[in-house]
Amino acid sequence: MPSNEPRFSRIAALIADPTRARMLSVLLGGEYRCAGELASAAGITPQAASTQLGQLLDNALVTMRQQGRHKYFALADASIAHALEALAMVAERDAVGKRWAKPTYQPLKCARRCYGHMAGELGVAQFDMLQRHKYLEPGKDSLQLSTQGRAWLTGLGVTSPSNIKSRLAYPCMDWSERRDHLAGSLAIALLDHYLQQDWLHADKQSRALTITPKGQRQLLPLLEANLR
Amino acid sequence: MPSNEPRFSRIAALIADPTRARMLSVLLGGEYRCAGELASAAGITPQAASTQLGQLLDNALVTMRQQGRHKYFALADASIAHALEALAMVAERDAVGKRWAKPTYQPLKCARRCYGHMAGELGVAQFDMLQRHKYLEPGKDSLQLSTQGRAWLTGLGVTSPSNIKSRLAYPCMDWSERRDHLAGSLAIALLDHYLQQDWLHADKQSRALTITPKGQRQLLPLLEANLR
DNA sequence: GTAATAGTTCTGCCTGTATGGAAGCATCTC
DNA sequence: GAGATGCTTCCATACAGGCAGAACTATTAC
Repeated sequence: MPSNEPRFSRIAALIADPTRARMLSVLLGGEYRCAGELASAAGITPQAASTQLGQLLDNALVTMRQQGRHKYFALADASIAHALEALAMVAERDAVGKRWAKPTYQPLKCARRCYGHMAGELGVAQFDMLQRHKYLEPGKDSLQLSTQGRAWLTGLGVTSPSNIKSRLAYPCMDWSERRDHLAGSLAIALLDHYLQQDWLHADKQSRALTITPKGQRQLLPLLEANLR
Repeated sequence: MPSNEPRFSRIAALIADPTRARMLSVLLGGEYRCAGELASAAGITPQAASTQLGQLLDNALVTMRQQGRHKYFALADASIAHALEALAMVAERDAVGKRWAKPTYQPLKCARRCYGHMAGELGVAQFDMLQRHKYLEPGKDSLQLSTQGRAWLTGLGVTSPSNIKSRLAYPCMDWSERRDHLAGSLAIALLDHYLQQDWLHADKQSRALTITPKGQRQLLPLLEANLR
Protein backbone atom coordinates (compact mmCIF):
# COMPACT_ATOMS: atom_id res chain seq x y z
CA MET A 1 0.00 0.00 0.00
CA PRO A 2 1.74 3.14 -1.21
CA SER A 3 1.88 5.82 1.45
CA ASN A 4 2.73 8.45 -1.15
CA GLU A 5 -0.38 10.35 -0.29
CA PRO A 6 -0.43 13.64 -2.14
CA ARG A 7 0.22 16.46 0.27
CA PHE A 8 -2.67 18.47 -1.05
CA SER A 9 -5.24 15.86 -0.04
CA ARG A 10 -4.51 16.70 3.59
CA ILE A 11 -5.41 20.30 2.98
CA ALA A 12 -8.45 19.33 0.98
CA ALA A 13 -9.62 17.12 3.84
CA LEU A 14 -9.51 20.09 6.18
CA ILE A 15 -11.67 22.10 3.80
CA ALA A 16 -13.93 19.17 3.01
CA ASP A 17 -15.80 19.11 6.28
CA PRO A 18 -18.90 21.30 5.93
CA THR A 19 -18.49 22.74 9.40
CA ARG A 20 -14.92 23.80 8.88
CA ALA A 21 -15.84 25.03 5.41
CA ARG A 22 -18.48 27.32 6.85
CA MET A 23 -15.95 28.75 9.27
CA LEU A 24 -13.43 29.28 6.49
CA SER A 25 -16.12 30.96 4.41
CA VAL A 26 -16.67 33.47 7.15
CA LEU A 27 -12.94 34.04 7.50
CA LEU A 28 -12.62 34.64 3.76
CA GLY A 29 -13.98 38.08 4.52
CA GLY A 30 -10.58 38.83 5.98
CA GLU A 31 -11.55 39.79 9.49
CA TYR A 32 -10.62 38.18 12.73
CA ARG A 33 -13.50 36.31 14.32
CA CYS A 34 -13.60 34.82 17.78
CA ALA A 35 -14.27 31.16 18.45
CA GLY A 36 -17.82 31.65 19.67
CA GLU A 37 -18.80 33.65 16.62
CA LEU A 38 -17.41 30.93 14.39
CA ALA A 39 -19.19 28.24 16.35
CA SER A 40 -22.59 29.84 15.92
CA ALA A 41 -21.86 30.70 12.30
CA ALA A 42 -21.12 27.04 11.71
CA GLY A 43 -24.11 25.91 13.71
CA ILE A 44 -22.30 23.74 16.21
CA THR A 45 -21.54 23.79 19.92
CA PRO A 46 -18.48 25.60 21.25
CA GLN A 47 -16.74 22.39 22.16
CA ALA A 48 -17.06 21.04 18.64
CA ALA A 49 -15.83 24.34 17.25
CA SER A 50 -12.85 24.21 19.55
CA THR A 51 -11.84 20.85 18.14
CA GLN A 52 -12.24 22.02 14.56
CA LEU A 53 -10.41 25.27 15.07
CA GLY A 54 -7.65 23.32 16.76
CA GLN A 55 -7.23 21.27 13.60
CA LEU A 56 -7.21 24.29 11.36
CA LEU A 57 -4.61 25.82 13.64
CA ASP A 58 -2.42 22.71 13.79
CA ASN A 59 -2.31 22.64 10.02
CA ALA A 60 -1.74 26.37 9.84
CA LEU A 61 -4.82 27.12 7.79
CA VAL A 62 -5.69 29.82 10.31
CA THR A 63 -3.78 31.95 12.76
CA MET A 64 -4.95 32.88 16.20
CA ARG A 65 -4.36 35.73 18.56
CA GLN A 66 -5.60 35.79 22.08
CA GLN A 67 -7.10 38.78 23.82
CA GLY A 68 -8.07 38.04 27.39
CA ARG A 69 -10.44 35.13 27.36
CA HIS A 70 -11.26 35.54 23.69
CA LYS A 71 -9.45 33.87 20.85
CA TYR A 72 -9.58 35.49 17.48
CA PHE A 73 -9.00 33.56 14.28
CA ALA A 74 -8.19 34.58 10.72
CA LEU A 75 -6.96 32.87 7.59
CA ALA A 76 -3.26 32.23 7.95
CA ASP A 77 -2.22 33.14 4.50
CA ALA A 78 -3.30 34.50 1.14
CA SER A 79 -2.59 31.09 -0.35
CA ILE A 80 -5.46 29.68 1.69
CA ALA A 81 -7.80 32.27 0.27
CA HIS A 82 -6.51 31.38 -3.19
CA ALA A 83 -7.22 27.72 -2.70
CA LEU A 84 -10.71 28.42 -1.41
CA GLU A 85 -11.47 30.68 -4.34
CA ALA A 86 -10.08 28.13 -6.78
CA LEU A 87 -12.27 25.43 -5.28
CA ALA A 88 -15.24 27.76 -5.46
CA MET A 89 -14.51 28.34 -9.13
CA VAL A 90 -14.74 24.60 -9.69
CA ALA A 91 -17.90 24.30 -7.64
CA GLU A 92 -19.66 27.09 -9.48
CA ARG A 93 -18.37 26.38 -12.92
CA ASP A 94 -21.60 24.88 -14.24
CA ALA A 95 -22.34 28.35 -15.55
CA VAL A 96 -19.03 28.05 -17.32
CA GLY A 97 -17.62 31.51 -17.73
CA LYS A 98 -20.87 33.15 -16.84
CA ARG A 99 -20.45 32.74 -13.11
CA TRP A 100 -19.25 36.28 -12.70
CA ALA A 101 -21.92 37.56 -15.02
CA LYS A 102 -24.77 36.22 -12.90
CA PRO A 103 -26.60 39.03 -11.09
CA THR A 104 -25.73 37.50 -7.74
CA TYR A 105 -22.06 37.67 -8.46
CA GLN A 106 -22.00 41.01 -10.20
CA PRO A 107 -21.27 42.98 -7.02
CA LEU A 108 -18.63 40.42 -6.12
CA LYS A 109 -17.00 40.87 -9.49
CA CYS A 110 -16.97 44.63 -9.07
CA ALA A 111 -15.37 44.69 -5.66
CA ARG A 112 -15.04 42.30 -2.78
CA ARG A 113 -12.92 41.68 0.23
CA CYS A 114 -10.23 39.10 -0.23
CA TYR A 115 -8.40 38.21 2.92
CA GLY A 116 -8.62 41.77 4.23
CA HIS A 117 -7.91 43.73 1.12
CA MET A 118 -9.83 44.67 -1.98
CA ALA A 119 -10.26 42.37 -4.96
CA GLY A 120 -12.37 42.44 -8.10
CA GLU A 121 -12.38 45.03 -10.84
CA LEU A 122 -11.77 47.83 -8.40
CA GLY A 123 -8.89 45.99 -6.77
CA VAL A 124 -7.26 45.46 -10.12
CA ALA A 125 -7.84 49.09 -11.08
CA GLN A 126 -6.19 50.21 -7.86
CA PHE A 127 -3.16 48.04 -8.50
CA ASP A 128 -2.87 49.29 -12.06
CA MET A 129 -3.08 52.91 -10.98
CA LEU A 130 -0.38 52.48 -8.33
CA GLN A 131 1.89 50.86 -10.89
CA ARG A 132 1.17 53.45 -13.54
CA HIS A 133 2.23 56.28 -11.28
CA LYS A 134 5.22 54.32 -10.01
CA TYR A 135 3.99 54.66 -6.45
CA LEU A 136 5.39 51.21 -5.79
CA GLU A 137 8.87 49.90 -6.40
CA PRO A 138 10.27 46.42 -5.97
CA GLY A 139 11.93 45.69 -2.64
CA LYS A 140 13.27 42.52 -1.12
CA ASP A 141 10.39 40.07 -0.72
CA SER A 142 7.79 42.85 -0.95
CA LEU A 143 6.88 45.94 -2.93
CA GLN A 144 7.88 49.23 -1.28
CA LEU A 145 6.41 52.70 -1.46
CA SER A 146 8.38 55.07 -3.65
CA THR A 147 8.88 58.69 -2.61
CA GLN A 148 5.96 59.74 -4.80
CA GLY A 149 3.93 56.88 -3.39
CA ARG A 150 4.53 58.02 0.15
CA ALA A 151 3.49 61.52 -0.81
CA TRP A 152 0.32 60.26 -2.46
CA LEU A 153 -0.54 58.27 0.61
CA THR A 154 -0.09 61.13 3.07
CA GLY A 155 -2.04 63.34 0.68
CA LEU A 156 -4.87 60.85 1.04
CA GLY A 157 -4.63 61.06 4.79
CA VAL A 158 -3.49 57.51 5.28
CA THR A 159 -0.63 56.77 7.64
CA SER A 160 1.78 54.33 6.11
CA PRO A 161 1.48 51.03 7.92
CA SER A 162 5.04 50.65 9.13
CA ASN A 163 4.62 49.07 12.51
CA ILE A 164 3.28 45.85 11.09
CA LYS A 165 5.52 42.90 10.54
CA SER A 166 3.61 41.55 7.58
CA ARG A 167 4.66 42.44 4.08
CA LEU A 168 3.70 45.92 2.96
CA ALA A 169 2.50 45.16 -0.52
CA TYR A 170 2.58 42.31 -2.97
CA PRO A 171 0.53 41.11 -5.91
CA CYS A 172 -2.34 38.74 -5.24
CA MET A 173 -4.08 36.70 -7.90
CA ASP A 174 -7.58 37.81 -8.74
CA TRP A 175 -9.78 34.93 -9.81
CA SER A 176 -12.52 36.89 -11.44
CA GLU A 177 -10.23 39.22 -13.36
CA ARG A 178 -7.41 36.77 -13.95
CA ARG A 179 -4.94 39.48 -13.05
CA ASP A 180 -3.11 40.67 -9.98
CA HIS A 181 -4.47 43.08 -7.45
CA LEU A 182 -2.77 44.59 -4.45
CA ALA A 183 -2.37 42.68 -1.19
CA GLY A 184 -0.43 43.29 2.00
CA SER A 185 -0.71 45.68 4.92
CA LEU A 186 -0.81 48.69 2.61
CA ALA A 187 -3.78 47.22 0.77
CA ILE A 188 -5.54 46.60 4.05
CA ALA A 189 -4.88 50.14 5.24
CA LEU A 190 -6.23 51.52 1.97
CA LEU A 191 -9.42 49.49 2.17
CA ASP A 192 -9.90 50.61 5.77
CA HIS A 193 -9.54 54.18 4.62
CA TYR A 194 -12.06 53.78 1.81
CA LEU A 195 -14.56 52.29 4.26
CA GLN A 196 -13.96 55.07 6.76
CA GLN A 197 -14.41 57.69 4.08
CA ASP A 198 -17.74 56.06 3.30
CA TRP A 199 -16.64 55.44 -0.27
CA LEU A 200 -17.38 51.76 0.00
CA HIS A 201 -19.84 49.80 2.03
CA ALA A 202 -18.96 46.31 3.25
CA ASP A 203 -21.68 43.68 3.20
CA LYS A 204 -21.24 41.54 6.27
CA GLN A 205 -22.67 38.43 4.67
CA SER A 206 -21.24 38.20 1.24
CA ARG A 207 -17.80 39.78 1.12
CA ALA A 208 -19.21 42.21 -1.43
CA LEU A 209 -18.09 45.82 -1.40
CA THR A 210 -20.56 48.26 -2.89
CA ILE A 211 -19.62 51.70 -4.07
CA THR A 212 -21.50 54.50 -2.35
CA PRO A 213 -22.57 57.60 -4.32
CA LYS A 214 -19.79 59.47 -2.53
CA GLY A 215 -17.41 56.77 -3.66
CA GLN A 216 -18.66 57.12 -7.23
CA ARG A 217 -17.59 60.76 -7.19
CA GLN A 218 -14.37 60.48 -5.22
CA LEU A 219 -12.98 56.96 -5.21
CA LEU A 220 -13.39 56.08 -8.89
CA PRO A 221 -11.47 59.17 -10.10
CA LEU A 222 -8.84 58.53 -7.46
CA LEU A 223 -8.25 55.01 -8.76
CA GLU A 224 -8.72 56.16 -12.35
CA ALA A 225 -11.16 53.32 -12.69
CA ASN A 226 -13.72 53.21 -15.44
CA LEU A 227 -16.11 50.42 -14.61
CA ARG A 228 -18.85 49.52 -16.98
CA MET B 1 -28.79 22.91 11.66
CA PRO B 2 -27.97 25.11 8.71
CA SER B 3 -27.74 23.24 5.45
CA ASN B 4 -25.94 26.15 3.84
CA GLU B 5 -22.98 23.98 3.18
CA PRO B 6 -20.43 25.86 1.12
CA ARG B 7 -20.37 24.50 -2.41
CA PHE B 8 -16.63 24.24 -2.42
CA SER B 9 -16.54 21.78 0.47
CA ARG B 10 -18.11 19.19 -1.84
CA ILE B 11 -15.27 19.58 -4.28
CA ALA B 12 -12.72 19.54 -1.48
CA ALA B 13 -14.19 16.29 -0.17
CA LEU B 14 -13.65 14.67 -3.56
CA ILE B 15 -10.00 15.72 -3.52
CA ALA B 16 -9.57 14.90 0.15
CA ASP B 17 -9.55 11.14 -0.21
CA PRO B 18 -5.93 10.01 -0.67
CA THR B 19 -6.90 7.44 -3.26
CA ARG B 20 -8.76 9.89 -5.45
CA ALA B 21 -6.03 12.42 -4.86
CA ARG B 22 -3.45 10.02 -6.23
CA MET B 23 -5.56 9.49 -9.32
CA LEU B 24 -5.99 13.21 -9.80
CA SER B 25 -2.25 13.67 -9.37
CA VAL B 26 -1.64 11.31 -12.23
CA LEU B 27 -4.22 13.07 -14.36
CA LEU B 28 -2.60 16.44 -13.65
CA GLY B 29 -0.06 15.39 -16.26
CA GLY B 30 -2.78 16.07 -18.79
CA GLU B 31 -3.01 12.70 -20.47
CA TYR B 32 -5.91 10.34 -20.65
CA ARG B 33 -5.43 7.29 -18.47
CA CYS B 34 -7.58 4.18 -18.44
CA ALA B 35 -9.30 2.92 -15.31
CA GLY B 36 -6.92 0.04 -14.70
CA GLU B 37 -3.89 2.25 -14.91
CA LEU B 38 -5.42 4.62 -12.41
CA ALA B 39 -6.34 1.74 -10.12
CA SER B 40 -2.79 0.44 -9.92
CA ALA B 41 -1.39 3.96 -9.66
CA ALA B 42 -3.64 4.51 -6.67
CA GLY B 43 -2.83 1.12 -5.21
CA ILE B 44 -6.36 -0.24 -5.03
CA THR B 45 -8.39 -2.96 -6.70
CA PRO B 46 -10.25 -2.26 -9.94
CA GLN B 47 -13.63 -2.39 -8.26
CA ALA B 48 -12.65 0.25 -5.72
CA ALA B 49 -11.26 2.39 -8.51
CA SER B 50 -14.48 2.06 -10.42
CA THR B 51 -16.43 3.47 -7.50
CA GLN B 52 -14.04 6.37 -7.05
CA LEU B 53 -13.90 7.23 -10.71
CA GLY B 54 -17.67 7.11 -10.76
CA GLN B 55 -17.75 9.78 -8.10
CA LEU B 56 -15.24 11.96 -9.87
CA LEU B 57 -17.30 11.60 -13.02
CA ASP B 58 -20.62 12.35 -11.35
CA ASN B 59 -19.21 15.57 -10.00
CA ALA B 60 -17.56 16.39 -13.30
CA LEU B 61 -14.04 16.53 -11.96
CA VAL B 62 -13.00 14.22 -14.76
CA THR B 63 -14.28 13.39 -18.21
CA MET B 64 -14.37 9.97 -19.73
CA ARG B 65 -14.26 8.59 -23.21
CA GLN B 66 -14.78 4.97 -24.02
CA GLN B 67 -12.80 2.99 -26.54
CA GLY B 68 -13.97 -0.57 -26.81
CA ARG B 69 -13.73 -2.11 -23.40
CA HIS B 70 -11.39 0.57 -22.14
CA LYS B 71 -12.42 3.77 -20.42
CA TYR B 72 -10.07 6.67 -20.52
CA PHE B 73 -10.21 9.46 -18.00
CA ALA B 74 -8.79 12.98 -17.90
CA LEU B 75 -9.31 16.10 -15.85
CA ALA B 76 -12.53 17.75 -16.92
CA ASP B 77 -11.37 21.26 -16.90
CA ALA B 78 -8.44 23.61 -16.38
CA SER B 79 -10.16 24.94 -13.29
CA ILE B 80 -9.66 21.55 -11.66
CA ALA B 81 -5.96 21.73 -12.36
CA HIS B 82 -5.94 25.23 -10.92
CA ALA B 83 -7.61 24.11 -7.73
CA LEU B 84 -5.20 21.20 -7.33
CA GLU B 85 -2.22 23.45 -7.84
CA ALA B 86 -3.61 26.02 -5.42
CA LEU B 87 -4.07 23.33 -2.80
CA ALA B 88 -0.56 22.09 -3.45
CA MET B 89 0.72 25.60 -2.89
CA VAL B 90 -0.91 25.60 0.52
CA ALA B 91 0.39 22.15 1.34
CA GLU B 92 3.95 22.98 0.42
CA ARG B 93 4.07 26.48 1.74
CA ASP B 94 6.10 25.63 4.86
CA ALA B 95 9.11 26.59 2.80
CA VAL B 96 7.33 29.85 2.28
CA GLY B 97 8.54 31.22 -1.02
CA LYS B 98 11.34 28.75 -1.24
CA ARG B 99 9.16 25.90 -2.41
CA TRP B 100 10.13 26.41 -6.00
CA ALA B 101 13.75 26.91 -5.02
CA LYS B 102 14.06 23.48 -3.45
CA PRO B 103 16.11 21.13 -5.63
CA THR B 104 13.18 18.76 -5.97
CA TYR B 105 11.00 21.44 -7.44
CA GLN B 106 13.59 23.14 -9.57
CA PRO B 107 12.80 21.09 -12.69
CA LEU B 108 9.10 21.65 -12.05
CA LYS B 109 9.66 25.37 -11.84
CA CYS B 110 11.56 25.33 -15.10
CA ALA B 111 9.00 23.46 -17.11
CA ARG B 112 6.17 21.08 -16.35
CA ARG B 113 3.04 19.75 -17.88
CA CYS B 114 -0.13 21.43 -16.73
CA TYR B 115 -3.27 19.78 -17.96
CA GLY B 116 -1.70 18.89 -21.28
CA HIS B 117 0.26 22.01 -22.03
CA MET B 118 3.49 23.55 -20.83
CA ALA B 119 3.77 25.58 -17.63
CA GLY B 120 6.64 26.97 -15.61
CA GLU B 121 9.29 29.41 -16.72
CA LEU B 122 9.38 27.97 -20.19
CA GLY B 123 5.61 28.13 -20.52
CA VAL B 124 5.60 31.76 -19.52
CA ALA B 125 8.46 32.50 -21.90
CA GLN B 126 6.55 30.88 -24.73
CA PHE B 127 3.48 32.95 -24.01
CA ASP B 128 5.50 36.14 -23.82
CA MET B 129 7.22 35.40 -27.10
CA LEU B 130 3.94 34.74 -28.90
CA GLN B 131 2.54 37.98 -27.58
CA ARG B 132 5.66 39.97 -28.39
CA HIS B 133 5.53 38.94 -32.03
CA LYS B 134 1.78 39.44 -32.17
CA TYR B 135 1.29 35.86 -33.24
CA LEU B 136 -1.93 35.81 -31.25
CA GLU B 137 -4.85 38.17 -31.43
CA PRO B 138 -7.97 38.35 -29.32
CA GLY B 139 -11.00 36.50 -30.67
CA LYS B 140 -14.37 35.75 -29.21
CA ASP B 141 -13.90 33.60 -26.11
CA SER B 142 -10.41 32.53 -27.23
CA LEU B 143 -7.19 33.88 -28.64
CA GLN B 144 -6.74 33.37 -32.38
CA LEU B 145 -3.69 32.96 -34.54
CA SER B 146 -2.78 36.06 -36.51
CA THR B 147 -1.53 35.79 -40.09
CA GLN B 148 2.06 36.01 -38.90
CA GLY B 149 1.26 33.49 -36.18
CA ARG B 150 -0.04 31.01 -38.71
CA ALA B 151 3.07 31.50 -40.80
CA TRP B 152 5.33 30.96 -37.80
CA LEU B 153 3.47 27.78 -36.95
CA THR B 154 3.70 26.25 -40.41
CA GLY B 155 7.36 27.28 -40.48
CA LEU B 156 7.80 25.17 -37.38
CA GLY B 157 6.11 22.26 -39.06
CA VAL B 158 3.11 22.21 -36.80
CA THR B 159 -0.33 21.83 -38.31
CA SER B 160 -2.74 24.25 -36.77
CA PRO B 161 -5.20 22.35 -34.61
CA SER B 162 -8.41 23.39 -36.30
CA ASN B 163 -10.51 20.26 -36.08
CA ILE B 164 -10.73 20.38 -32.34
CA LYS B 165 -13.73 21.85 -30.66
CA SER B 166 -11.88 23.06 -27.60
CA ARG B 167 -10.62 26.60 -27.45
CA LEU B 168 -7.49 27.25 -29.47
CA ALA B 169 -5.57 29.37 -27.02
CA TYR B 170 -6.19 31.19 -23.79
CA PRO B 171 -4.14 32.34 -20.82
CA CYS B 172 -3.74 29.97 -17.90
CA MET B 173 -2.54 30.99 -14.49
CA ASP B 174 0.94 29.82 -13.61
CA TRP B 175 1.31 29.18 -9.91
CA SER B 176 5.07 29.15 -9.74
CA GLU B 177 5.57 32.21 -11.91
CA ARG B 178 2.46 34.11 -10.86
CA ARG B 179 1.86 34.98 -14.49
CA ASP B 180 -0.08 33.59 -17.39
CA HIS B 181 1.15 30.94 -19.74
CA LEU B 182 -0.50 29.55 -22.84
CA ALA B 183 -3.25 26.94 -22.64
CA GLY B 184 -5.67 25.49 -25.19
CA SER B 185 -5.38 23.14 -28.12
CA LEU B 186 -2.61 25.20 -29.69
CA ALA B 187 -0.56 24.92 -26.53
CA ILE B 188 -1.08 21.17 -26.49
CA ALA B 189 -0.05 20.88 -30.14
CA LEU B 190 3.08 22.91 -29.48
CA LEU B 191 4.10 20.77 -26.52
CA ASP B 192 3.52 17.63 -28.57
CA HIS B 193 5.75 19.06 -31.24
CA TYR B 194 8.52 19.91 -28.78
CA LEU B 195 8.39 16.38 -27.41
CA GLN B 196 8.46 14.85 -30.89
CA GLN B 197 11.40 17.02 -31.84
CA ASP B 198 13.17 15.66 -28.78
CA TRP B 199 13.59 19.17 -27.43
CA LEU B 200 11.93 18.24 -24.18
CA HIS B 201 11.70 15.02 -22.27
CA ALA B 202 8.62 14.24 -20.23
CA ASP B 203 9.10 12.55 -16.89
CA LYS B 204 6.28 10.07 -16.46
CA GLN B 205 6.23 10.34 -12.69
CA SER B 206 6.53 13.97 -11.83
CA ARG B 207 5.03 16.11 -14.57
CA ALA B 208 8.50 17.62 -15.02
CA LEU B 209 9.71 18.50 -18.49
CA THR B 210 13.47 18.52 -18.87
CA ILE B 211 15.23 20.30 -21.68
CA THR B 212 17.40 18.03 -23.80
CA PRO B 213 20.74 19.27 -25.17
CA LYS B 214 19.04 19.53 -28.54
CA GLY B 215 16.34 21.62 -26.92
CA GLN B 216 18.98 23.85 -25.35
CA ARG B 217 20.25 24.68 -28.81
CA GLN B 218 16.97 24.91 -30.68
CA LEU B 219 14.00 25.40 -28.38
CA LEU B 220 15.39 28.11 -26.11
CA PRO B 221 16.30 30.43 -29.00
CA LEU B 222 12.93 29.72 -30.58
CA LEU B 223 11.11 30.84 -27.46
CA GLU B 224 13.65 33.60 -26.86
CA ALA B 225 13.92 32.27 -23.35
CA ASN B 226 16.87 33.05 -21.15
CA LEU B 227 16.61 30.81 -18.13
CA ARG B 228 19.02 31.15 -15.28
C1' DG C 1 -17.62 -21.49 -30.20
C1' DT C 2 -14.24 -20.78 -25.52
C1' DA C 3 -11.26 -18.04 -22.89
C1' DA C 4 -9.37 -13.84 -21.29
C1' DT C 5 -9.65 -9.04 -20.24
C1' DA C 6 -11.81 -4.45 -18.64
C1' DG C 7 -14.93 -2.68 -15.96
C1' DT C 8 -19.33 -2.67 -12.85
C1' DT C 9 -22.58 -3.73 -9.08
C1' DC C 10 -23.67 -5.68 -4.63
C1' DT C 11 -22.62 -6.70 0.07
C1' DG C 12 -20.58 -6.83 4.60
C1' DC C 13 -16.65 -5.18 7.20
C1' DC C 14 -14.00 -1.80 9.26
C1' DT C 15 -11.87 2.47 10.23
C1' DG C 16 -11.83 7.38 10.73
C1' DT C 17 -13.89 11.23 12.50
C1' DA C 18 -17.41 14.62 13.85
C1' DT C 19 -20.48 15.26 17.56
C1' DG C 20 -22.60 16.69 22.20
C1' DG C 21 -22.53 15.91 27.31
C1' DA C 22 -19.87 16.57 31.44
C1' DA C 23 -16.19 18.49 33.79
C1' DG C 24 -12.32 21.70 34.10
C1' DC C 25 -9.44 26.26 33.50
C1' DA C 26 -8.77 30.44 32.71
C1' DT C 27 -10.50 35.43 32.57
C1' DC C 28 -13.57 39.19 33.38
C1' DT C 29 -17.43 41.46 36.21
C1' DC C 30 -19.48 42.86 40.38
C1' DG D 1 -14.47 36.91 47.41
C1' DA D 2 -18.78 34.70 44.14
C1' DG D 3 -20.59 34.11 39.75
C1' DA D 4 -20.67 34.41 34.82
C1' DT D 5 -18.45 33.89 30.43
C1' DG D 6 -15.26 31.91 26.80
C1' DC D 7 -12.95 28.15 25.64
C1' DT D 8 -10.83 23.44 26.25
C1' DT D 9 -10.18 18.42 27.29
C1' DC D 10 -12.05 13.85 27.94
C1' DC D 11 -15.27 10.37 26.59
C1' DA D 12 -18.77 7.45 24.45
C1' DT D 13 -21.81 7.44 20.52
C1' DA D 14 -22.94 7.27 15.91
C1' DC D 15 -22.68 8.14 11.23
C1' DA D 16 -20.27 8.21 6.82
C1' DG D 17 -17.50 6.27 3.53
C1' DG D 18 -13.69 3.47 1.60
C1' DC D 19 -12.30 -1.24 0.99
C1' DA D 20 -12.01 -6.10 -1.03
C1' DG D 21 -14.51 -10.58 -2.19
C1' DA D 22 -17.86 -12.55 -5.19
C1' DA D 23 -20.77 -12.49 -9.02
C1' DC D 24 -22.04 -10.17 -13.37
C1' DT D 25 -21.82 -7.78 -18.24
C1' DA D 26 -19.42 -6.37 -22.32
C1' DT D 27 -15.71 -6.46 -25.42
C1' DT D 28 -11.66 -8.62 -27.59
C1' DA D 29 -8.66 -12.62 -28.74
C1' DC D 30 -7.93 -17.39 -30.28
